[in-house]
Amino acid sequence: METAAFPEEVLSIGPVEIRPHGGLVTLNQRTLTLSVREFTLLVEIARRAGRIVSRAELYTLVWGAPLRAGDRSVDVYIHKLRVKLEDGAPGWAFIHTHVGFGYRFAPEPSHPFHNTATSR
Amino acid sequence: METAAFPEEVLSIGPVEIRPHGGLVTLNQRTLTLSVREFTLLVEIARRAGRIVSRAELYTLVWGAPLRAGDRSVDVYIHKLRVKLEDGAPGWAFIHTHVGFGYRFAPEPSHPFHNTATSR
DNA sequence: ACGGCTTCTTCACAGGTCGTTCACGGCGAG
DNA sequence: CTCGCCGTGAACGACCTGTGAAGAAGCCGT
Repeated sequence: METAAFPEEVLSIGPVEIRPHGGLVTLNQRTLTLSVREFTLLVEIARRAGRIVSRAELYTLVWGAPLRAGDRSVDVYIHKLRVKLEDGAPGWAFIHTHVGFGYRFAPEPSHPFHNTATSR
Repeated sequence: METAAFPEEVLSIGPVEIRPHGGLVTLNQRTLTLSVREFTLLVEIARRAGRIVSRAELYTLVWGAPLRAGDRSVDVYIHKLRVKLEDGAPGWAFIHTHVGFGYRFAPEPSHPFHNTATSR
């Protein structure tokens, strides 16, 4: 339609599709609901898909301030994103941890050895 | 660019059918009675179906002026629309809230089973 | 002009969601 | 074993949205 006003940027990676300017994320065609923080974090790490991004960099990108020692916000939000993403696309791994370095966004089918029974 | 949208423009989404130039809305073949504001708001958000539209944008589109801080008019009318729409088509969800972003028009059957996205 | 009814705004309160911070527990390296 | 790093669930106050109601304003037929 007569939208025309924004550079319709679209990040399409694996089953994920992100519209940074539309606030929308779809997983397997299904739109998922993210909070503002979750969305911003996803956008930033997804824009750097394939590379390891440090917590400090992610924090600066999303929170707009330098990461303070002991702050675990990034970890908490990475976890929230993992839950929503993996919940919407079972069998896929999206965000990988690199101990001591940071996180890396790279949607990949997870290994088939995983027991389907999600007990806890 | 489809300049002149002739008077026969019809928005048909799910069980809803809207004639922006006819002032008519039908839900499951039955016609709905909406006030001018309700109708205009529905037309604007429906024209952007599937996308998240911010309150500011909706206000500008419908009220023709910039949204003032603290104004809840959009919320109130979204509520009125939801009541009428869901009342005329039980089991369907039409307007979805995206906290911090705005509203998204997308008629979907509200799954009674298999919980989903409603929560964070 | 006048009453009666509908529509539009604005409030106020209730209920939900979000962002931040703790706390506890598992893991792997040294 | 001890320590540092990360995963995860929960607590809480701040903020955001849902909703019923009160009043003012606008419309209409008479």
